[in-house]
Amino acid sequence: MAALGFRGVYDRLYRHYGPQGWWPARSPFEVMLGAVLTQNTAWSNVEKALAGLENAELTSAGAIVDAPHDDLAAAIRPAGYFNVKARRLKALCQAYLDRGGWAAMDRLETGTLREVLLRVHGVGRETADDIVLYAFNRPVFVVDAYTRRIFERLDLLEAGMGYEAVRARFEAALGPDAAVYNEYHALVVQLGKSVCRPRPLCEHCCLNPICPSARSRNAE
DNA sequence: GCCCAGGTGTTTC
DNA sequence: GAAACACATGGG
Repeated sequence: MAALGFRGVYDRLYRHYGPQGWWPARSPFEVMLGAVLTQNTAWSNVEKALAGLENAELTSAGAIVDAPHDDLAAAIRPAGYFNVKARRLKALCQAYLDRGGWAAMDRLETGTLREVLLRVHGVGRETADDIVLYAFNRPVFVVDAYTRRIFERLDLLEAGMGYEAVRARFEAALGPDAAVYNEYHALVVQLGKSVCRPRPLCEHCCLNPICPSARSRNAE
């Protein structure tokens, strides 16, 4: 049987898990906050941190920029790395204000928007792309640790590829489609959370619909 | 108690 | 540039 391609994996994941309806946030601005808070952190902890911001009435860029560091750090404590992330949130909110807020930023061309975000201290490629895709609905594919792990196993990516090379591979295979990128990344996270740990083999993974070891079983 | 989580920046070869 | 390290809480 032919190996699954990027589109085939997407179709199979979508059939298996259904639409994910990401990003879990009530506003584009909250997407931005969550994108920083979730860095190397489980989403359940991010939810607690977002609630902490609400309780502390730190829900606007202005309030976050003006808040004392210790207050902000205390509010987001459950998300971990709270000192680091407090600084990063302030930097992102400052840039957000400097750029005139969401509507003004939405007038930027996608590449420019991405560069603007990447210049913010604490916003790396994945965080920037989370924001560009999920807060601005632009067709930029988000690459995370799960993406590499899973697609290297599927022999659709080579080990050691850089972030931009992986992103380019997905975008070339799928064409520019923000709606597909939106679901795809969410589906990859869903799959990655349930199976496919780095070292252990595939016992679980073999039960799963796109596992390479299960390909013959799942041949279509 | 140990491992891991929807990374990023800094330091050091 | 690539590898090693710091940053920290909460759930399994």
